[in-house]
Amino acid sequence: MYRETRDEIKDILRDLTGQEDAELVDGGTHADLASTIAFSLARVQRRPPVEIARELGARLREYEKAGLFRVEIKGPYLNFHFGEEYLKKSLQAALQSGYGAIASQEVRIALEHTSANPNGPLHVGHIRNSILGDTLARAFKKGGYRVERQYYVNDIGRQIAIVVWGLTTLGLPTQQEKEDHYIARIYIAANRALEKDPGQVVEIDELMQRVERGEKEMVRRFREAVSICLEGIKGTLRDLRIHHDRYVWESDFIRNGDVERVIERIRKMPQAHEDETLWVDLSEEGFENRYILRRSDGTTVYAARDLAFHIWKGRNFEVLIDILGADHKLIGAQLIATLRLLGEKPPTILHFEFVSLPEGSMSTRAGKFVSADELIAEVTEKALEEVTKRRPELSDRAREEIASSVAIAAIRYDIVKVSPEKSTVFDWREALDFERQSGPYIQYAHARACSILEKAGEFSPAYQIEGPHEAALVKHISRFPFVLDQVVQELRPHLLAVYARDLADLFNTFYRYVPVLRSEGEVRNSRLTLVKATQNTLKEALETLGIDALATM
RNA sequence: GGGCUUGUGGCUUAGCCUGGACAUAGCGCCGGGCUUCUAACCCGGAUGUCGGGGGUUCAAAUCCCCCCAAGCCCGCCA
Repeated sequence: MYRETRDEIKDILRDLTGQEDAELVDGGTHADLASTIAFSLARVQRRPPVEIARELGARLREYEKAGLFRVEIKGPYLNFHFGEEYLKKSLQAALQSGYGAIASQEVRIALEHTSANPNGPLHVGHIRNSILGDTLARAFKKGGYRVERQYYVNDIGRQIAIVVWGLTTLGLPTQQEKEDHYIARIYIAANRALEKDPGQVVEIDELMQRVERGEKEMVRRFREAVSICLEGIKGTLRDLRIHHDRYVWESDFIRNGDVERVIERIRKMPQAHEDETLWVDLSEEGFENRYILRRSDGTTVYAARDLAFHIWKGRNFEVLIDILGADHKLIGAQLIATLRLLGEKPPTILHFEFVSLPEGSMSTRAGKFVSADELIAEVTEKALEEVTKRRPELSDRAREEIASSVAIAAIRYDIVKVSPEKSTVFDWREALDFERQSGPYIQYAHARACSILEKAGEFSPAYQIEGPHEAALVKHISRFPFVLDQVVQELRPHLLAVYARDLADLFNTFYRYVPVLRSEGEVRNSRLTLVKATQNTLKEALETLGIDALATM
C-alpha cells in the first residue's frame, strides 16, 4: 500500500505543480509523507514558500481520497497522513502469504557469491560475502525474479598448485579433521616449506603449466584437492542455510576453448599489446596499469578466465551480479571496462569492505583467521545455554534445534545489518549477543506473535485500528514491499535488516501496551488481525534474511 | 606517490546517492517494570563541535573543494 499511495501522491503533486521531480520525503514524526516542494517553487515564483504551501494545500484537498490520506499544511511543508482505508488495505495485503512479492519478472539473474579459493575453510571475512549474496538472492527470488546462485571455483590457481604440491611432497598426516580444515593444514605447511626453501617455487610453476596444458593426471589431482576442500565449504554453507545452484569450475573455460577464444579476440583489440606478455591498455578508460591476460610462459592469468566466465554468463542471463571483496575493486572495474570494449555484457558488482581481527587482517596462508565453523560452534553453544535456561522443559532435541536456528540468526543478522561499504572488526562479544538489534531479537518477536495466535484459535479478520501503537505498526508493515524493492534495485540488503528490526521494535511495544487475548469482540478480532499481519510480515522478512521464523523459542 | 572506501555520544550503528521541520537505534551507564498474551522484552534519564576547515544554498550529517586519520588496491597472485 505504501508504494502505491506514495506514487499516487507524487502524481498528484506533479499534476498540480508541473514539477517533474515532486520531492516526497519521509515525514518523520510530523507525518507519514511530506513534501518540501513549496521551497523550490518559491524560488521560481518569487513568493514566500508558506504562501505557496497554503494555496497548494487548498487545491490538494480536492484530491484527498476517502480515508486513504489527508493533507495538512504546516508552514512551508505539505504533510500527508494515511487514513483508515489505507490501514485496512495494508493489513489485508499483509495477510497474504508471499506478501512483499513484486509482480513476477521474467528476468534471469546470475548471482555469483562466496567463490572463495578452495585452499581452506571459510572464515568470518568470506561469510560476509556469502551472507550478502545469499540475502540478495533471497530478496530477488521473493521479488519474483529468476535467480541462479553461482559459486565460481578457482581450481587452477597458484594457491591450489601449492596445495597439490604439499599433498604429494610433504608427507603430512592424512585427513583426520573436516575436509577444508585438512586442506588448510596442508596449505599452511606448504607455504612454510616454500618460505624456508624458495627454490622449490619452480615446482609450483611447473604444476601450473602442466595443468593448464590439460595433462589428464594433473587435472585430476587439482580437481581432487579442490573437491576435498569444497566438500567442507559446502558443509559450512549448509549450516548457514546457503545453497548454490551451480558450481562453475574455472578450468572448464580452458578445457572448452573459451579462454583461447577470448584471448584471440583480445589480440585483435586496438588496445591490445603483445610483447613478452599479452596485455590490454586501459588508460583511455582511466586505468594506469597494464591489464595482463597471458604470462610470458604462455599460461593465462585469472583475469583471462574471468573474462571467459563473464562472457558465458552474459550470454545466458539478462542480469549479472557479483559479490566481491573491496580488494577486487580495481580488477573488477578493469573487467567491466574490457567487457564493454568487447561489446559483452558487464556485471554489476557489489563490493564489501573487509572484516579484520582485533590483532590485524586475516590470512589463510598464515593460519591467522577465525573460521566460520568455529564461529558457528561457539555461537550455537551459547544459544543452547540460553535456550536451556529459558525452556528447561523442552526435550534435548527441541532445544538443540532452536539453538541452531538462533545461532544462525545471530550470525547472519550480525553481518547483514552493517552496510557493505563499512569495514568491520570481528568481535566475539558482539557475535554472542542475542539482545536488541540481533537476529534472535527479531525471531523472538515472531515467536511472541505466534504464541498469541496459537492461544487465540480461530477468529474472523477485522480492521478497526485504533491507538498510536497499532497505527504505527500497520504503517510499518505497509512499507515491506517498498523496502524489498529498494533492496533489489539498489543491492542494499542491510535495508531489510534495519526494516525487520524496526518492525520487531514496534511489535514489542504494541505487545507491551495493547492486550490482545484479553480484549473482546471486534477489538479483539482487529488486534488478532494485526498480530497475524505482523507475524506474516516478520516471517517473510526473516526468510528473506535466511533466518528461521521460529514459532517458539 | 596515485586511486577507491570509511570517519556520526565511551563503544557499535542508521540516515548521505535523491539537501528540508527537534540526527536513528543498540551496547555500556543511572533509575524503574515479571500473580497480566514467552522479561532473548518494555519504560524513563544522562551522553553528539555528525573527523577538521572553507564554500554553495532560504536551508548542509547529506552537495563541492582542501586538510587529517584508518582500511583496501596499484603483481607475469587470485
